[in-house]
Amino acid sequence: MNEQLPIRKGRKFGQVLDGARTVFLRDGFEGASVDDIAREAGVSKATLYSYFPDKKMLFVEVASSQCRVQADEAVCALDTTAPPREVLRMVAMKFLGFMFSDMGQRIFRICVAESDRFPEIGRDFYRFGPMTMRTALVQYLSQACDRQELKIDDLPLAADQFAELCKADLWPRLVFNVQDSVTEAEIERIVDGALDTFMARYAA
Amino acid sequence: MNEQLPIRKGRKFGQVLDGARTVFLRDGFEGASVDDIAREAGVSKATLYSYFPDKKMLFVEVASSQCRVQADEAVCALDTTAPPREVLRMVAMKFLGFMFSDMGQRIFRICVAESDRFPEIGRDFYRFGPMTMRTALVQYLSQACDRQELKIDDLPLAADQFAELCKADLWPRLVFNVQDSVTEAEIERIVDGALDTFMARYAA
DNA sequence: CCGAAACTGAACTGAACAGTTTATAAAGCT
DNA sequence: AGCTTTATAAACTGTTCAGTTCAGTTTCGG
Repeated sequence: MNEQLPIRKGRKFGQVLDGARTVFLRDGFEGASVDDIAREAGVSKATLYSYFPDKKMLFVEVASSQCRVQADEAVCALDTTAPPREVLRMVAMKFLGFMFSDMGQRIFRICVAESDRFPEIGRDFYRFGPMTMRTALVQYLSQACDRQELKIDDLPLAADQFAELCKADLWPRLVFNVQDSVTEAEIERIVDGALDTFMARYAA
Repeated sequence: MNEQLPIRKGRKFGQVLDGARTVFLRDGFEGASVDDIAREAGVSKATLYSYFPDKKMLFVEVASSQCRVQADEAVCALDTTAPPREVLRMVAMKFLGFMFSDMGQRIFRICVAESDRFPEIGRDFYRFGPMTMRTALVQYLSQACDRQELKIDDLPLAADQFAELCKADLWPRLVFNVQDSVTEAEIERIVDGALDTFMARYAA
């Protein structure tokens, strides 16, 4: 009724997903063995394969469910009536909080690596992650324009630009292991810079 | 005298590197089999292993040499006397030209994926790639400020922001295989948007 | 408490693949 | 020619791991 491909049959479905998430995020896609996942999930391998046709689909499910959780959480707690600068600051913080987290990093890494061989992994990640946020942001920006708080001609472009501005400097350094964690001060500098630049262009 | 770890012995060294580059860029690190590389290089597996201790070292050699090539090419003559908008447009085009190319994509993918297991790969890529461009851009922006063409307080931040702005929308879509090529019109839209936003904040 | 559906564990299959070895041959130098 | 370095092909080792099978056990609704 709700899920199609991984036809859910039984009561240990959640355990499998949890175990898979743990192991995938710890070891990556290639690095994770199905035996490990089954052990971690406290489930037999046969059970696991009764839920998912193969390892790849299991990963897709883990990654996209994780993205849904994160995206929902980010979208929910938004006071859209506050001044744009405050709303956008909150969005930025939520967004970066996930992107810069260990889990965010790992999911990103795996999706980038595998989306060559398995395009649906990348696409699902994009739709459930960045795309969700983008849509929400476009919606907010549109409202803010209606309220004359902002002045934007190309809404999707503005949303994309804001997201990109938030990643400046820190994101490449994390992704390429030049740096393995970020301080609050570093985030502060980037987000302030992003807001300044964004508002310079789009303030009403 | 020049290379230490892979003590070069014989005449087929170049062939091995070429073959390895081809196969690694085509199949990724895990995806590439040493047998394939040997076949592609027109060399026996034993010969390959006489040059390189193992697969990982072979890859490191390929990746870093490739980055050097790109870095040299990227350090191109810029007409820094033109108006900022024009200079930046040229920078953006060069930059995106590589980022959006098939090779740029593939190198990025592999570096992201493997920089977890082999941190030196990611770091080398960063230093030879993004870092080189950043340094050059900071230098130009500094000159433009001296000439009163721009007004920037945090030069590195401005450079990072510009690079990020250029990637808006298109980059995520390519990386996650939502889209497999970009049109000139799409690039035009993004670059114009990046320039508008950048200049809105930093024009003198 | 019965019977069907879900689950288990352990063994098995089959394939991929890094790295080694060996016996042989071709270059390259003097 | 004769000696050395370099290269070759092919078979081999050992391991890892996805996915299957199956005989038996647990769970749970009715």
